[in-house]
Order: sequence, then C-alpha cells, then structure tokens
Amino acid sequence: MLLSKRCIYALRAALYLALAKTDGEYISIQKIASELNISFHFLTKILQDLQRKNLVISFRGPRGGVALARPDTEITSMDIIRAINGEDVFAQCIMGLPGCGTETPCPMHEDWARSRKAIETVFNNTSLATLAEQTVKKHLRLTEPKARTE
Amino acid sequence: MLLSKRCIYALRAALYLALAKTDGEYISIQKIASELNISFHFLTKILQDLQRKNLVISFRGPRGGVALARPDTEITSMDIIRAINGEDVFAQCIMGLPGCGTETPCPMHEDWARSRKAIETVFNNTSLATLAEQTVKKHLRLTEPKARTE
DNA sequence: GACAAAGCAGACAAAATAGTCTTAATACTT
DNA sequence: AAGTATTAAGACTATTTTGTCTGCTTTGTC
Ligand code: SF4
Ligand code: SF4
Repeated sequence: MLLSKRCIYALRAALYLALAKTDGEYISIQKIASELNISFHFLTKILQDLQRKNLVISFRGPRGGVALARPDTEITSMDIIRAINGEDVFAQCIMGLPGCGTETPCPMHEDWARSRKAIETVFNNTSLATLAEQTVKKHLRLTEPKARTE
Repeated sequence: MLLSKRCIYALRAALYLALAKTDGEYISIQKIASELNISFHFLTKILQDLQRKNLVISFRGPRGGVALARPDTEITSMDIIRAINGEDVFAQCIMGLPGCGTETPCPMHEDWARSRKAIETVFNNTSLATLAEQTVKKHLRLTEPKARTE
C-alpha cells in the first residue's frame, strides 16, 4: 500500500471539506466521520495533525468544527500526504538500501525513480479544488455507495 | 512505503541468487543474510515463502541452501512481489473506497490508475536476469557500501 | 450561570507487521 | 553410526499502525 490509512482518511476528509463550500461555516468532525464511514475519534486525531500543519482550522463549541485553512485551490493532495506521512514519503525506495543515492544506485533505481517522479507530479499538480471540480463535473463519488448496488 | 520489508528483502535475496551464478550449487541462507545484512531467521521464513510459491528451491544439510527454481530470465520482480505481498498488491488505491471500480470511481482514479499501471509494467518487465545484468554492466550495488564512504 | 455541543489530549486496546528463538528434520562427512 | 551443517516449522516477542475510550476545555445558547 502506497499511502497509510491515516493518509487516505486525511485526503478523503480534506476533499469532503473542499466540496462542502460553506461560507465561513465549520463542519463537525462527527458529520465527516459518519458520512465517510471513518471512526470519529481516529479522524479527530488525523484532523488535529492537519490542523497543526495549518491545512485546516478548527473551532470548538456549538456550530464548531473544522474547515480548510486556505482556499482549496491552494492545497494540493501532496500537502495532505506530506502532513500525514512525513516529508519524505516518496524518498524511500524499492530495494531499500541504506545510504542509497544516484551515485551508487541499486539495480531498480532507474525504472523506479521514473515512476516515482510521475506519481509525485500527479499529487503535486492535483489541488483539492481540482479534485472537487472533477468530482462534481464527472459525477464521481467520495462516500461509499449505499443505495446503488454495483 | 510501497512494498513491505518482507518484500524488499525477498527481492534483494532473489537478485543475490541471480547474481551468484552457481552451477546447480546451493547458497546458504546464512550467507545471503549476512551479506545483505538481513536477519537470518527472518530471511529464512521469507525464502520459505518463495519456496512454497516455487520461485526458489532449497536443500538441507551441508552444502545445502537455496537456489532459483527457474532461470533468472523467467522470474520477474513482479513474481517475487506477488509471492510475498499477495496477488492484489497494486489493486488497492489512493482513496481506498470499498467497492470501487471504473463505473463509479473516486476523483483520484484517473491519475492514479495511470501511475499504478506504469509501476506495474516496470515490475512485470523486469526479470531477475535484467536486474542482474544491469547490476554487472553498470557496476551497481546490491549490498551496503562498506569500504567506500559516500 | 447552567447546560449542551463541539474539538483537544492522552491513555488504552487491537491488529498488523517485523523480528527472534528453540526445536525438529534432513543430508552430507568421516 | 556419530557428528555437523543446513533448512523447516512454529512459538514467541517487539514494534508500528490502527482504532477506542474517557475525561477535559472551549464556545454558544438559554
Ligand atoms: S538506489 Fe535508487 S532504487 Fe535503489 S533504493 Fe536507492 S533510490 Fe531506491
Ligand atoms: S475509484 Fe479509482 S482511485 Fe479511487 S479508490 Fe477506486 S480504484 Fe482507487
């Protein structure tokens, strides 16, 4: 698995917030958790991580909750991934040799580096706004299908 | 991390075997483990997995050990990966929604699917022979650098 | 001010992964 | 036959990741 569950949950929650489009309103973690079918307490901790990295802001009390800290156009999926999985998610490599580098690469280096770069680029170029837009435009889904059986 | 440590160890061990080029001789797990700096007992279990999947053969007793079950040209890195991490390593996806498919994809589907396919292709097209060849030809390294400091 | 609705914090539990150890089984050597 | 070198099997431990719970703090409403 490329990304941890924490990270996947963070992405889903962030996209949910981007789609919510509340004008200055906060959305309760409870609601996000239940709609995305994620454990409430777990998601709380994940969103706290995002808050510490200044990707979301939060507010307590009634009508409190969380919201994106910046416009969704200015948050990339890479931002979320880095916030949760650390700065060097894509640093680690196939053969996992310690002290590896381009000078003395292991045999997989070339092919893997190319693929890795491609994935990195995708995440870097995909803002929450882009994702949200695609979601709406193409009628994609974010939550689990409930009524429809497939 | 894309691949588990078990998987990485398996790949390194398999490549080591491919590079060994012993004519029908077996190489002891002890030797592989110490050269690749992997826990002996752990590697033993991993190689047992590969043996059950008929990727390596083993022999007990003095002068025993393990060897590739087929010519290195006929074992891909994907074979190793699948043997260790299961058949559907690359099935799981970014947003990790249950029951996802091309009919009702999540917003990341398109970009991710492309990258995933690329990685899969790399692994499928990379036989142990190819890796071994590159290793020799380009003076790449498999074990950890010891004498040289970088 | 009392109460309720939220997030915050940290201890705790469960599950998955990684790694260790001990005992057996097997095969070669002498 | 005895002894040794090797893998096989499985119990055991450790670490990381994932998830749960309980109590506290902040904020709005009445
Ligand atoms: S040499 Fe390249 S492919 Fe190998 S572990 Fe290092 S970065 Fe990864
Ligand atoms: S819809 Fe596509 S990208 Fe999303 S979880 Fe499913 S396969 Fe992965």
